[in-house]
Formats: sequence, C-alpha cells, structure tokens
Amino acid sequence: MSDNDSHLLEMPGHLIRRLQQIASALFLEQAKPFDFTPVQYAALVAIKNNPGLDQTTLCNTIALDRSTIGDVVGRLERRGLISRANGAADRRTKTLHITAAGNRMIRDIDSAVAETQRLILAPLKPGERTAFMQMLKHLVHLNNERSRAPLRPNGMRATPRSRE
Amino acid sequence: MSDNDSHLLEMPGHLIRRLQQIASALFLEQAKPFDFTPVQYAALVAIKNNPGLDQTTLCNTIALDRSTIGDVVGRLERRGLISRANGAADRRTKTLHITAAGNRMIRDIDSAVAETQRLILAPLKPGERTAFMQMLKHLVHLNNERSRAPLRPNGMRATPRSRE
DNA sequence: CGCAATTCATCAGCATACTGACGATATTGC
DNA sequence: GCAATATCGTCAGTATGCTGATGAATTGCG
Repeated sequence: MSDNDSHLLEMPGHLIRRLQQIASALFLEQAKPFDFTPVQYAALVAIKNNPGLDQTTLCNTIALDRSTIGDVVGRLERRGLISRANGAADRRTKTLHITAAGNRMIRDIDSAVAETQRLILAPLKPGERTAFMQMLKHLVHLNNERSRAPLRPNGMRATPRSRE
Repeated sequence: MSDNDSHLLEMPGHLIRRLQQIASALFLEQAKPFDFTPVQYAALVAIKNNPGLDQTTLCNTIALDRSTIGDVVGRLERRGLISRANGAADRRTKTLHITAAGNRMIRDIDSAVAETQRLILAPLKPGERTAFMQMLKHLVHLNNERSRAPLRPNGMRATPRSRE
C-alpha cells in the first residue's frame, strides 16, 4: 500500500462507507439466527409503531427510497411478519400492519440489536460515545434534505393523513 | 411519526446508514458531470498509487469485497480508465494499471471530490470536525476485522508480493 | 363539476455489497 | 516431486439503494 493512499483512506466519505460496512456486518452477525437485516428491522419497528401507515409514509419515517421499500416489505410479508392491504381512503396506497409473528420477531431480536449498537461504539471511551452520537445526529439532521429519501416528520407531508 | 420511533431513529446503526446515504448522494451530485461513483473513485486512485497491483490487493487497500471488485474494475476498464492484464508471476491474478484517460479523470474530478468532503462535514463547527474525524478513524480502525473486507496493509498479506 | 397537476406503488436499469461455491493456479509439507 | 492446502478471479443468489418512467388514483383550482 502506497503512502499516497493515506489521503484517500482518510477522506470522510471513505471512512463513513467503511463504518457503514462494519455496522452492517455487526448487525448481520448478531442477528444471524434470525436471518434479518438492518433495513428490515427498521421497517418492522416503524410499522409496529405506526399501524396502518402506507409505504411512502414508511419511507419518510425510516429514510428509505420509495423504489426500494417495495422489495423490503415484500420480504417481510412473505415471512408473515406484516400484512399488506389496499388503502380504504386512498386506493393507490397499501396500508401496513404488523402481525403476531412480527411482534415476536421484534421481541426475540431485541438483545441482538442492542448488542450491535453497543459493539459499534465499543472502541470509543464513554464520553466520546456521547459526543460522537451528538455530532452524528447533527450531521444527519442538517444534511437531511441532501438525500433522495429525506426523513419527513408527519407534519411535513404534502397530504397529511391521520394514522387510525 | 410516532414518538416511539425516536428510539429507532437515534440508534448508531441507523444514523450511520443515513450518513452514508447522504455522503454518497453528495458525491454523486458533485460528480454528476463525470458519471462517477465513490467506489469507482477509490479504486481508480488506489490503482494510480499502486501500479500493477492485483484485484485482491486492491480489495485489501480500499476495503471492498473480492466478489464486488470484478464489476467495479470492469466498468473502469470499459471506460478506458484502467487496463487489465494477466499477472506474469502469478497467472491466477489480473494486474491493474491506470491509463492516461484515468489520470485525466482523477485530475478533472479532484475539486468535486474535495467539495464533497467539505460538504459532508459542513454542519459541524471546525473544532468538532477534527474530533469527529479522529473518532471515525478510531472506530473504523478498531472494528476493522469485523467486516468481510478488512483493510490489510501489505505486510499483513499471507503471500507478500513485491509491486514491480 | 372537470381537468391539470400531483402522488402512490411499481418497474427496468444500474451500482454497490455480501455469502458460498467453483475451476485454475500456487504454495506448503512431507 | 507430489498430494493437501490455500489463494485468485469469477459466478449465482440475495439485499440495499438510486434514477427515471409508468399507470392508476387523488387532489387542487377554476
């Protein structure tokens, strides 16, 4: 490895990609017995917390592109963790609900998820962990609109819709 | 969005995924005129810095899975930015070299890459930026072996091979 | 009401990423 | 030397993610 590589390897973008790789690998390792991914977990928890939400609202909640969510909820549905129904008020939408099996999954995988989060930050000293998380939240919040799938609290929706 | 979502949305893993989304989107936006991706950039720079390296060494340099690099260098080769040849010493390997067009690409895209790195950290105060980068390097370094594609300085290779 | 603009889910196409396997080739141990 | 072992590039399969387009449905505005 050339010394010239150090410039490349210390770029923020490169290190962020590496950290995402590591965080994802840690999750998959901890969640191995459940065959579950970080995105699937995020989607399932969001559906549990917001029963009856439609796919676009789900995208806005967990910051995922609309064209990606179809496959994700499809996999959750195939495994019986959620149910999908045609929206009553708006027939373009699919409304999502968690099933008993989905609730069991969230309960069973909980400690693996917690352990993952612990492992990600483990190399930092306790005080640094707080500071890092603060800056991480700040970076993501301030750069929110930069990605195609920005986080959108409900009040920001073009067509607010009550959640049951 | 339910208040219960805040727990999910503030998990390290989730925020890291978001930041990677944002960093990648910023790169693609800045590099739009060049139709170039962060990974392609990392690979091209590493090939420039280490002429004649083989694909597995490239993976170890930029921390990318061996089964992913084939497509990446294939795209670089199709665009004439690198050349690929069968290794002389080890006929299993493909040795990689940058071309004149590849060098032009790196030169032309340089300011866009620099601007991307600036934008990623822009929301932080100058002092915070340094602290954040320190912790980021620390996290990636200490968790290095956790991913399938850990960074491997040359000395760590099972079969050290001189570069030219 | 009626029609233009918008939104929802989906699709094709492309680009990362990982697992596990494969044939070809190298290396190691004996 | 040669058999067991390891490594290199590749492949099939799966899962994120993005752009840009589409048909169906809804909304906004006059």
